[in-house]
Amino acid sequence: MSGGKAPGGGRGRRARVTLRQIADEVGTSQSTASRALAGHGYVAPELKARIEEAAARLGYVPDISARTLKGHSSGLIGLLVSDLRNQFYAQLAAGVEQTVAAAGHQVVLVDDHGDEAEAVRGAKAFVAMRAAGVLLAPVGREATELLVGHGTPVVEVDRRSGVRGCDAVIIDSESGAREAVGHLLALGHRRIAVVVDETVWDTGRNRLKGYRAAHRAAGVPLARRLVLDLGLRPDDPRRDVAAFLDANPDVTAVFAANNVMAEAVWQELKRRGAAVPGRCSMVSFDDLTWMRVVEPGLTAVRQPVYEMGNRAAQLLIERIDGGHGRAETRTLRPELVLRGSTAAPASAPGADIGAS
Amino acid sequence: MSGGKAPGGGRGRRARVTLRQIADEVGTSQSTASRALAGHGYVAPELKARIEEAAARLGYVPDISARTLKGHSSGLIGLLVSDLRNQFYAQLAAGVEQTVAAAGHQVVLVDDHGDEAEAVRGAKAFVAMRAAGVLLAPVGREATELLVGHGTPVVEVDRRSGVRGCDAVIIDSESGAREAVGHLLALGHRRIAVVVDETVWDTGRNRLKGYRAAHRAAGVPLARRLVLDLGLRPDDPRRDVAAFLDANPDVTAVFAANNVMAEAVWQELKRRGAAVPGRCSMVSFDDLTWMRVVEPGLTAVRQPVYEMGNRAAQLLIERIDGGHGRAETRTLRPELVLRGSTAAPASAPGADIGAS
DNA sequence: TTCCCACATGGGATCGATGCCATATGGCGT
DNA sequence: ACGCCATATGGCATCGATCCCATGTGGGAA
Repeated sequence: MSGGKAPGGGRGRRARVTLRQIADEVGTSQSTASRALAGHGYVAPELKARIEEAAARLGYVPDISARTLKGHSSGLIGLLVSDLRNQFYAQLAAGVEQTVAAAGHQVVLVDDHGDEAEAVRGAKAFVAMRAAGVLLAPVGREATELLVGHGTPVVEVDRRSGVRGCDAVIIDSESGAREAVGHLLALGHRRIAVVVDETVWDTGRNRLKGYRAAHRAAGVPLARRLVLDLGLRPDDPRRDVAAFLDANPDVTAVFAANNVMAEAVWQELKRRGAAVPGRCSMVSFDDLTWMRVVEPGLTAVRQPVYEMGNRAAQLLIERIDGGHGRAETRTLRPELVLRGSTAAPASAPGADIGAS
Repeated sequence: MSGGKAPGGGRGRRARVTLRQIADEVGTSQSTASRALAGHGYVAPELKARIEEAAARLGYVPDISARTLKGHSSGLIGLLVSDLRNQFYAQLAAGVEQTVAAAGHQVVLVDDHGDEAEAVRGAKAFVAMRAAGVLLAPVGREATELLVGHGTPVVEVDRRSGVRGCDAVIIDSESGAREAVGHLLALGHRRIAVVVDETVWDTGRNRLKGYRAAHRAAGVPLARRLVLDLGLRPDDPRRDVAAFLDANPDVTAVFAANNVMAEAVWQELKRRGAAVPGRCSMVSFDDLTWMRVVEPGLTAVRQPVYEMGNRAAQLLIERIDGGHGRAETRTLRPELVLRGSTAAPASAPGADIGAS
């Protein structure tokens, strides 16, 4: 509290402050200075106080690389996501950061843009920096395998690559999808489209599975033509949705498998002036800000994304300091939030949403 | 390719692979192995090939801490933002990450939640890890001073703390606000409210300044009662907006100084069934997804946030590898995007938006 | 008095990559 | 025959914190 000026005082300050300099300043050895500042072993209280004072006065900040080199692990935690511009991943990153920071570690962030080669490069960087652990939303097996092979603790988030030896925290896509589609079926819809952009990861696959399961449970036959799979990173999903609706003008409801698809569907329905839910109901998997702000609000499967980030980071940290039990997968339950975009289908059979 | 198996092969792999082991494997020295892999100095081509093969075969990944310890700087770049859950900062982070990754560095992400003490802790961590440079949206002077004092290159983003010796990339808040409010004035509005949540940083301050400048330019008198300042991190901004509208039922347009305020204003206008723009026009500073999705679309000042992240990272990297010129501030121009939420005020004088 | 132990401090090896410097060889010019 | 330089390789100090071990001191018990 008293004299502790802001270290550096804005001056040139070329010389880095090391333990050595603290020791010289006080007239003791590095060993003792180290013990004093670390709080281990014996140091006379008076000397310890002088060392701490000198450290504060000179603005000493220990060098993490030196510590890491000796101790075999930096405090850094890697986080690999697929698209930070997507609110989903941003929320996830925020949740992770919060827990990691609370535990006194830092997050190293890498965005692989859904590209496995970039993911592998990120994983290599994590190994190189001796990251204490890594959290990732896998885009393939390779990155996870590389990390696990190097003995780095890994927790997968949102999806699983299937690599053995790593924990995972995921959201139950199948039951969320089943509930959402079940809701539409219960309202009386019989021609429900599903729009996905990937079925290579277990998220997309399981949402599709849930869609089918709901149909089976309701005894409603499935039609392959009602499944619109745009493939990863489509150029202009809205246009694809438009073409699909032209080809299938009889659909009365759409289930969008993620927030990107939901936006495309919503925009296209608005563009062609199709009343929601009058002519066409819709449900989104993943609930973003805009979905509760638009008129009518979108019925959506809310995923506890931020919490998923918290939990995953928590699990990783437990694994890092000592947990050697079996790898486990924790599953979070999503929640269907009913809003205005879903209603019973129009009774008039002629009212379809095809192009004018 | 040929034999290059996935390193580690999933087995236990206890022993870390170091340069030493590569050297032993090939029957040469660390020095030579280092030169071979780094590409500096003399190494016989045949020997170099054998060393590279051994490195690949054993899955050698150089230890960054050792390199950092020797070289005085890690390749890490710190990024300090105020709230990752806010799309604005998420976009910013995405832009930064992209440029940083392209330059072969990594981003260390810290979210200070707008709290200066946390920002200082983050800054200390950056110094400790010998970050090559730091990007931050300042929440005070202290973090920047600490970093600059330790000789770490700093680029401030979105706001400036006023600390000398660091670059900055910002968006011209004042002119953006002037344009937005000028647009409302040109439409004939004379009682335009402005809603801000901070005037302590230069963003909020300059947006308010732009609001005033537009009024002066149009010769419209300012009324203090039309300025709603909620202060940082208000509990329930929507309620505050409601109280404000009750107290000032004669406003015909609202200028929201950022995306959080815009959401509160929008929600409240919708809640009380006030037609937009029929009874009340509105403009947002900052343009998010939902603003173009709602009906009618929100007129907004679009900020090139992602690009700001790119540019800031670019500037920092230039500064890191050698740029020793004077600190500079680059200013990006925002752009007013006209959508449906702004129109001429209702001619009927009695039509106000007070509580029912 | 002697021994032991708690207390206290310093010496120095260690982590792994880097890069300077010493050493060594062979070819070529004078 | 001598020297020089390009080529090639290894030895070793270095970066800074940590921690084991050696050393040293004083007090209390036997």
